Amino acid sequence: MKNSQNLLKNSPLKVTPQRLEILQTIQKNGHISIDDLYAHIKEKFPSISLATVYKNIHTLKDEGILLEIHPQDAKSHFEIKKEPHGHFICKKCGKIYDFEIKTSCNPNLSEISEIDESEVYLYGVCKECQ
Amino acid sequence: MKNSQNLLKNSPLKVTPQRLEILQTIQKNGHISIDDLYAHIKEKFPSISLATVYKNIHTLKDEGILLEIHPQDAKSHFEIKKEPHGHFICKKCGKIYDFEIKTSCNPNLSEISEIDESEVYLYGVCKECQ
DNA sequence: AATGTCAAGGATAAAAATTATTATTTAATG
DNA sequence: CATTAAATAATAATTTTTATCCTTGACATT
Repeated sequence: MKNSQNLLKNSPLKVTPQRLEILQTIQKNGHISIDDLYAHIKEKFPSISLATVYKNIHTLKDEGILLEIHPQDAKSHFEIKKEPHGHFICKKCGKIYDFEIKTSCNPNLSEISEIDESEVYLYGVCKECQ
Repeated sequence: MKNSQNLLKNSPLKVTPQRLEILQTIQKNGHISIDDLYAHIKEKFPSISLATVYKNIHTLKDEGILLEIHPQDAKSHFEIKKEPHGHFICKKCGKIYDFEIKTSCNPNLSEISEIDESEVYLYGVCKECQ
């Protein structure tokens, strides 16, 4: 688990307390929505602006530090970018779980085009909610 | 390819000209955003309200007639629900292509939970744009 | 065909979400 | 520490989506 400071140091972005807190909050939660992120950050930086959160999220996304997740029936969530993986989303509690994708058996997709990125979402009810 | 009228007749929803036009437009385009849909519909029904389009899209989605697609960096698109399949999204022209998912080789995912639904997105540059 | 009922449409307002603007502050650099 | 570019906060503006209210239309039954 890379620490937040290095993520920023290895980018052209400046290291600011707000950014560190944003990254640490995301890292701690795994995946988080803008709203929840804002609520958390506000505890430490009561004066932070929602616009700052939005701007930073997008800046960090553009830098390839963050990744956006689009669950059905929920707002976008964000996570620290790491190895490619899938997301399982619980329809009851909304929790998002990562899972490994075994690429050992590739369906023949390359005929369509070169693939740069991929997203895989699975939906169901997680063990805790069953 | 089911016709739009039957899709509605097999649901508790009433068959209205606006709904037929919405479904036919989606069917003709394969995948479409709310904006584009609204623009198309307006040609035939100049008086239609954007709110009506929103309302119908969500009603049809709730009935399981439509499916929402969430491309990275683009607004939601909608399609007629059919057999499960993946989506390839061209990063240049934004066009969305369907592709078949071969389920013959299943990675061991069931340990997480029962899977109800899934979404698979691939991103790259399509042949036309290369 | 006429009628009654309930859902759907249109217009608009309201709410929610996102982005833009500007002045001020702060991080990084020499 | 002084300079410069970038980030923040505050606010306004814009965009997107949903809710409300009233009218109209679909459709089953007569």
